[in-house]
Amino acid sequence: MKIIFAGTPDIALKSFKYFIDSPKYDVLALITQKAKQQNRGNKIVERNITKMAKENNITVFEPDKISKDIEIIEKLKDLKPDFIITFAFGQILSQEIIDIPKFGIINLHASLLPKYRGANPISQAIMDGCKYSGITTMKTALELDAGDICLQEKIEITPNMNVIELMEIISEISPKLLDRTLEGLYNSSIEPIKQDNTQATFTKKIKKEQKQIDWSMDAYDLHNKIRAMYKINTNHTTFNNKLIQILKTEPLDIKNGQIGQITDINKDGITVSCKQGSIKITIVKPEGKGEIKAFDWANGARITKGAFFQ
RNA sequence: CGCGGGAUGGAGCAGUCUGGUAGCUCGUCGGGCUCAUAACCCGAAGGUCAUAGGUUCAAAUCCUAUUCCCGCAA
Repeated sequence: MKIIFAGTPDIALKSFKYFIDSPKYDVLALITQKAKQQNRGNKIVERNITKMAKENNITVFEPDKISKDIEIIEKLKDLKPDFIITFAFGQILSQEIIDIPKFGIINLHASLLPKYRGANPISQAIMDGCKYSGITTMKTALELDAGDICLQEKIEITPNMNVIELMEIISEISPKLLDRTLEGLYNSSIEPIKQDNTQATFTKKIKKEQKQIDWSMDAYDLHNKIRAMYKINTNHTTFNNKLIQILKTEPLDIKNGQIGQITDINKDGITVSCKQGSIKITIVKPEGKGEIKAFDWANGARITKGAFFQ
């Protein structure tokens, strides 16, 4: 099968590799977002997926807007792919592109559609405290994440799982589901099923203001928020006018102080009261420092019981 | 050359401005107290102060260069 792979962040890396390594598939090209991501010192960092493509001598297309890039569209047509796979690609496709591959465009979306359509289904599911999420393969249609469903796989979200851990599971199980989907469509053993649009829900992008921790939330909601934004949009609070990122927490039912007050410090972490219940902070990252245990930070920063986070 | 913070025993930090004996909270090890302990008491080990030069009678501290780590902004 001749395929073109479209994906950008590392979550798609294992799937891309799977198709490169599998003798069943011939990967004709990679489409990805331009490496405009810049770091400290304004250095341009090449994406891992671009690197992998180059190492395997696979053509890389980096359109600004693929639907408006006539040149690339023509090249894609010339390649005559059987499938185009999109996985966290990040651009919207036009009907002209959808019509290119013989068997259509297959998208992998990280939720159990029709729930959580949109930009960040993974974080949103955790933030909402869902016990389950999953991945869905579908035939791409014009409307966002509304295509006919091919296959789904459920994933359990454990109470302390963070977004990075969930992403790892997704990246781990995705290649197989994509493989089964293409195989099934190729030999007509899969009949895609229409989505029930009345059940659809949509995710919202995370805004910068949400990074500030609001201690007047309930402990479980706050805990969900922190693990949903872990390392992607890490939450922070301030202590002595210094930013402190909160990386790992545990929710507790008991509450012994006022909102934002530190009620206990021990080896396991720092306990802070919320609106209802409290949060035990276990891993933090102070401004300009690396990740450290909350207890170690408390040692060096001379934090005492009764102090407040802002 | 986008802005900024940092590197000091095993961990987290202070000390740097104003050069003059290596300090704090923990951890580790040994001993004591205790029915017992993660608690308490006593004691010990452990650091070329990121690297390389320079200034000085004397550098963690001042000057110059380099490396590594991190936050913000995009």
